Order: sequence, then C-alpha cells, then structure tokens
Amino acid sequence: MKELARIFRNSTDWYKRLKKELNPEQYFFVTHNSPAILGIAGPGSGKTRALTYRVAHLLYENVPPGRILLVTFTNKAAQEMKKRVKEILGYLPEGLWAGTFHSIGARVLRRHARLTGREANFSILDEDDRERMLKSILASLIPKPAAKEKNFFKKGAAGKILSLSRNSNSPLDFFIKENNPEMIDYIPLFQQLEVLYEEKKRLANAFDFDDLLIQWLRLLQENEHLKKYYQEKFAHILVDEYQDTNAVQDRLVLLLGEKSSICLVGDDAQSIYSFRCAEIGNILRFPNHKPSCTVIKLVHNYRSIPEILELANCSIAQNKNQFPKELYTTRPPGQKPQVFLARDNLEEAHFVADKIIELYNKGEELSQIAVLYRSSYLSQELEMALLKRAIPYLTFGGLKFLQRAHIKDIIAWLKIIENPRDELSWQRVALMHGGIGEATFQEIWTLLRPFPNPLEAAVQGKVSPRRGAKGWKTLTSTLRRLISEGNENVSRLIQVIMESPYKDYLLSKYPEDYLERSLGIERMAAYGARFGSLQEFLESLLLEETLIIDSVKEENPESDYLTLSTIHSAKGKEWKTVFLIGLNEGRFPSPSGLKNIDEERRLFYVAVTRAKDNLFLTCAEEDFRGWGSFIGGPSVFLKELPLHCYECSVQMNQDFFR
DNA sequence: CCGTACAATGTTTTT
DNA sequence: CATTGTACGG
Repeated sequence: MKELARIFRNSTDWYKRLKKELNPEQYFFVTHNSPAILGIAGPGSGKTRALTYRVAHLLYENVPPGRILLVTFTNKAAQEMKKRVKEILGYLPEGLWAGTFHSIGARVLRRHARLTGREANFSILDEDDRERMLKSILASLIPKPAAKEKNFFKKGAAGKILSLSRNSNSPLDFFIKENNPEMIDYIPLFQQLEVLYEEKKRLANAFDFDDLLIQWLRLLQENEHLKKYYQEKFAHILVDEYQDTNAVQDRLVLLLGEKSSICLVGDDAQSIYSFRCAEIGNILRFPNHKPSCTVIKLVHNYRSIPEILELANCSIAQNKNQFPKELYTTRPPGQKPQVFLARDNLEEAHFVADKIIELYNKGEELSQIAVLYRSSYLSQELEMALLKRAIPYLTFGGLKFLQRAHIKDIIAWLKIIENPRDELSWQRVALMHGGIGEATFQEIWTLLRPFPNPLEAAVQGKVSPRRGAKGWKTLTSTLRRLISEGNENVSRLIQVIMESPYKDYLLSKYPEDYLERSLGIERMAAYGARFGSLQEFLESLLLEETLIIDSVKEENPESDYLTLSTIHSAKGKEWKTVFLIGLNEGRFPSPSGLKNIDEERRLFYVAVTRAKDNLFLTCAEEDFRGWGSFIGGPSVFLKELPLHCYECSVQMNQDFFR
C-alpha cells in the first residue's frame, strides 16, 4: 500500500485531487508546510475535514503514523477521522496517536506509571469517586464539622475548587484568593486536604480525570529524557477545538511541540467549556508563542442555508468580546427558522413530536433530525411524547449511564479485579453485603491493605474480619469465581457477577425496575465483548461514554433513530433538521450561567449552527419542568433577535417580545 | 455497629 | 422527585 502511495507521489495526482476536493483556504491549510498553523474556522466550514486531509497528506508524504499526534474533542471523533483517512488513502494509518487529551494522557501514564508512583493498571476515578474520597478525608480532618464549615463543604464544593485550581494550573492558595475570597481562612485546610487526597490516590493506585492531564505534564517536566523522547517522537501535533483547551492542555501542546509542527483549529465563537477552565485566550495567544505561525481563516459555511446563518450571525454579534468573522454560504435560500411559542412545555413537547412525525411522513430520516436543549432535564416531557408516538430515539449527554447505581456496582467489581488496591471499589462492593457497614469495611481494609495484592489475600482466606463474616464469605467466593475467568473476556466476567448473589441483592434493592436495570447490565456486557482486556473496557467506559450508545446503533444498524442531545454533546455534529427546545427565561440561558451570558450565547450559536436546512426554536410560556412551574416568557436569545431572522409559526401574544 | 424510616435538600454543561 | 443525610431501634 505504501508503495502505491510512493508511485502516486511522483505524479501530481494527489495534489490535483486535493485541489479538486478542497477550497483554496482548505487546500492551503492542508498542504502548507510550517512549524505552526492556526485555523480559525467557523461552524460548518469543514475544519474537521481539513484536519483529516492534513493527516492524510502527512501520511502521504511518508510521515510515519507513530510520529503524528492527533488530539480531538472526543474519542469518537478520533475514530471517525481515522476511518476517513483510511478512505482517502486506501490504507489504515496504524500507530497514529489519536484521541482526547485525557485518553492520550492515560496512555502515556500507563507507559511510565512507575515514575508517578503508580502501577500500569491504575484505576481512573470519576467525579463521584473523587467526592467520596474527599469526603472521607474531610471527615478525618474535621471530626464534628461546625455548622459553618458544613455549609462550605457541601455538594462537592471542596472538590470543585481543588479541581478548578488544578485545571487552571494555579496554586491552591492563589486560586482561592482570586476566585473564592470567602474561603481564605480555609486555605490551610484545603492544602492539607490536597496533600491527603494525593496520598490516598497514590495508595489506591488511582488517578482522577485531572491527573491524566496534570501528571502527564509533570512527567514531561520532571523527566528530561521523556520530554526529549516525546518531543522527538511527535513531529506533527494536530489539535481540534482548541478554543476549549485549559491551561494544562495548552502547556502540554506547547511543551510537546517545542520542536515539532503544530497545527491547531478552533473557533472562539464556539467556546463553551469555560466551566472546565477552558480559556479562549489559549487559541488567541498561540501566534505569540509561535511567531512563525500562519493564521488561516475558514469562513465559507457549507452546512446551513443563508437564513439559518443569518440568525446565527445576528445572535453572536451581540457578544462584545468576539472576533468578527464574516461567515458566508453559497447555498441557495431555504425556509426561515421557525419560532414556536407554546402555552406550556407539554404543548411544546407535543408540537415537536408531531412535527417530527410530519417530517418523517414526508420521507425525512429520523437520523437526520435532532432535538437539542440546554440541560438534560429539559427533555423529559419530550421523551414521553416520543414514547407515545413510538418514535425511536437515542439520548446523548445528561443522565449518565455510568452514574446509575447498578452500573457502578458492576464497575466496582471489575475494578477490584483489575486494580486490587482500589479502595473505593472494595468499599462499594463490601457494603452491598449484609452485615458489612462502613466500620466493618474499615476493619477489613486495614487487614487487607498491607498485602501486596489484597485480592489474592482475600480469596485465599488470609483475612477474616471479626464482624460481617457471612457477607465476607459470600464476597470472597464471588471474587474467586471472577478471578478464575481471567482478565480477557469482559462479557463473561459480567455474566459471572450476574450469576452470583449480587443478582439477588439487585433484585431486593430494586424490585420495581430490576428488569430494566439488568437489561442495562446486559447491554454493558454486550458492549464489553468488543474489548480484549478489562483495562481497555474500563478505560473506554470512563473516558468515552457515548461509545456505548453507538453500540446500540451497531446492534440494529438498519434502525433509524432520532437524536436527543444536550448542546454540549452536539458539538461538531450536524443534522438536516434541528429543534432547539426550552428557549424560555429560567431555562436557557440557565440561571447558573447568567454570570457568563456571553458563553450562554455562544452555546445558542453552537446549537443553531448544527442545522443544515430546517431550524425550529421552541419556547414554553409556562414551564413545569423541574420543581414547580415557572413563568418566564421567551428567552432573551429570542427577544434580542431582529424580527427578520425568523417566522413565528403560531400567532401568540406578541407582547412577549417587547 | 447495621439497617431502616423519615427529613432535607438541591438542578447546567463533560473528560 | 430522587438522591443523600440524620435519628433511632434492633
């Protein structure tokens, strides 16, 4: 195959092909040979396409795949790009490093785990794990928390501060002084908390999400030879959605790319992750770091009809700190975006569902339609309306599959097998056995922890707690059966758990919806079948949850599904028809987002620019979602739009708009 | 010390 | 409304 590429190279066919398939800016972006390229690209301008072609181009130029680092926003995007590259070049780029910052961080850290005080099989902690760990530490620091302190440390406030300070790469004391001045008195406490948290994670052979970035960076900063190795290795670094990187990610890119060619794309108008410490400044400052940087603007929108683009442009123009971009489209005019004002959210749901039926009857595929919303709970009535009409749909974002108790149970069992030092998983599993509570678990753990392999010790009966002996016996015998299955067949492992007394526990705990839950576990087992090892499975589960939804699609490839998604999860995607629901005050902009209204507006911008041909904006005058009704009227994002931008399909009280 | 019955409480967005 | 905290009896 490579031979073929070489033969082609001698001809001008490749460049001819690129010229044919790309517009002049894209062509330049793909072929330009420079140590630094920055693509500022509007929505629908084919930036992902350009990035894909650039990867293909590099491979065509005989850059070894292993020397290319491609960072995308989701792992799925990385997979799609690889697939596209294969289609373009005719061979699979094996050895290409592609994925999210977090997944690549995990990969690097597993390689050099010893240097960070971990083993290669370290666990990855999600946010719940982090909170549980911090809570237990706090309990030991403040035995009887005073009422004041209690308020401060509720609902994971401490964990959030810790995480934010780490992601913005600023020391804890500095961060608190800047952002949480009311907590200044607690700085020593926070610092103590941080130290103990780090220690606890190390003992559990675990990293949290933030560690995957921070420890990766630290690894490079503290080990000169590794820094050199990776700087040499990655001759080309390409990053998508750069506007959503945080300080740590920015440093990583600049450090890794000191001697390589860096190619970034992004759009400051689509930055929607500041809650995760994303800084638009990273993309804007990039040319300062790399003076030789070439900036290319991709402003030709291929996606949307002019009417939709006009609405998007009018909306984003209200943001003050925005780099003006003249997005244009050459698509012929179509239908103006439709605004629908419903009396309440029930009417809104039925309007959307009926409209979808109407489109479907006209021959539109459900997979070409999406319903988007600001917050996941806004989809509830709609889901009921869809169920009533038997419209199949898939939801993205929101209520996490992974966060459901029974799924977490299974994961805890598996994590013990994979990483026997994972205290949190031991705890979770132990507590579901009768007679074992918090205190008994502590006793068990102090007995278990000294063993180099607590799992082995447990199943060999080297530990016998004074209390909860019966539950402990059940637990260890299940573990024994799990171990005998080995680490490769994930589906089988899950099956073994479901054949163990855990099944009875599940049944007794959830008599109402046991069936649904066990079905969820079955789906998880089916998803696990594609992985060759437990480690890969767990990592995929934690680092890329949407994949499990796709596995449903693969099971029924012929089926046609409607998409329901949060706006955040819809990033980078497009549909022929888009409904944006819940466009009323109190919902979107979200009350918690009011302090950063510009970002909420960018979110609105992202939402409307997902649509190619049809855009429906709906609003419920009275909204019963969540707790209690809420009368807010149309969202400011509707009210501020010039009237020429849309049509109001149902005549309603126009006073709302003034 | 465990488990249960009841009260309180709190909603963005994601790797 | 559904999860999480607290109070008490076994």
